[in-house]
Amino acid sequence: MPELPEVEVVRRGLAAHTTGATIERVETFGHRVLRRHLPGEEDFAGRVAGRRIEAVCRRGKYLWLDLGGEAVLAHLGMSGQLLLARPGDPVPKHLHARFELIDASGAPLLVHFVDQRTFGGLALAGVDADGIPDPVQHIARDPFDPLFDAAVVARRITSRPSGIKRQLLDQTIVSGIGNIYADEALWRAGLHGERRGDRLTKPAVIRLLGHAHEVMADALGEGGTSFDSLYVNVNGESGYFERSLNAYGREGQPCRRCGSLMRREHFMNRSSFSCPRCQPRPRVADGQFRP
DNA sequence: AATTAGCCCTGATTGC
DNA sequence: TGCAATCAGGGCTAAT
Repeated sequence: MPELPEVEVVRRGLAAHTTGATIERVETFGHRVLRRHLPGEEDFAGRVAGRRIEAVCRRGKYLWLDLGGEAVLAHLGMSGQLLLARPGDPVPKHLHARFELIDASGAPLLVHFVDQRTFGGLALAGVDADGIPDPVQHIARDPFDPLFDAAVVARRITSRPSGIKRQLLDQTIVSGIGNIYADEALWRAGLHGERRGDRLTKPAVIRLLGHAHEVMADALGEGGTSFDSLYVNVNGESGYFERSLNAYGREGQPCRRCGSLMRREHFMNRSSFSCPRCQPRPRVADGQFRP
């Protein structure tokens, strides 16, 4: 996280302010931010300077500035932010990169990449004929993609014995879903995350994917989820979807559907929140038994 | 081939 | 009060 809705909030903000802008100069701070740009910071700065931002794009949780033939690729990791600023504004804490732009109206504009935990990063990458950057090739289409095909994804999910939450979080199966929205989609669908994919029907998985799409669309409508004030739009503002969460973080609170007390389980080194009544555990857990 | 452990990192929170 | 342990966890890599 930030997951798809939070990244889309950022994409929209960047698109509104930087489409058609020219990158005059870029400065990076520290070695972490460009660790995936193997040629290094001088190469990055040299190749980005003077380029025009044609569009701002996203797939799953990846975001990129389309420079025409190449892209400045960004991943926010757990705590990354892209913030707009004006020259003279105070320097934010945990600043890892600063893009100096001249926007489409000719005004100077700064884009700051801020990241407390430094799991995020930037890179300059080539793109394919569809404009998808090379490092994003292995990322599956997300539910917001016009070419996302729920039937195809459901066929794949129902062909595997892996647990359904594991598969929802697998960005090579469907992208954009992280721990929060996986739990929310499973709650809406009334499924426990350890239900095996191959023991669910295809229509049930298609419904689950529909719930995932719907809950992320709802969150986007609220400006995203602001769980720990690290998820903000390009103006540093938080969204309001946290109020609407039905599962994530609600351990011990009554299920909003049946009133049972929500439980918390540890799974894949992270917390899973679910309703013990609406989302009963499978009798045989994922992977424990194979006929 | 699929799955899992380990790693990266800082700040808020909890425990002694 | 102070210090240490714990937790948050996406995505990649190495190991199984």
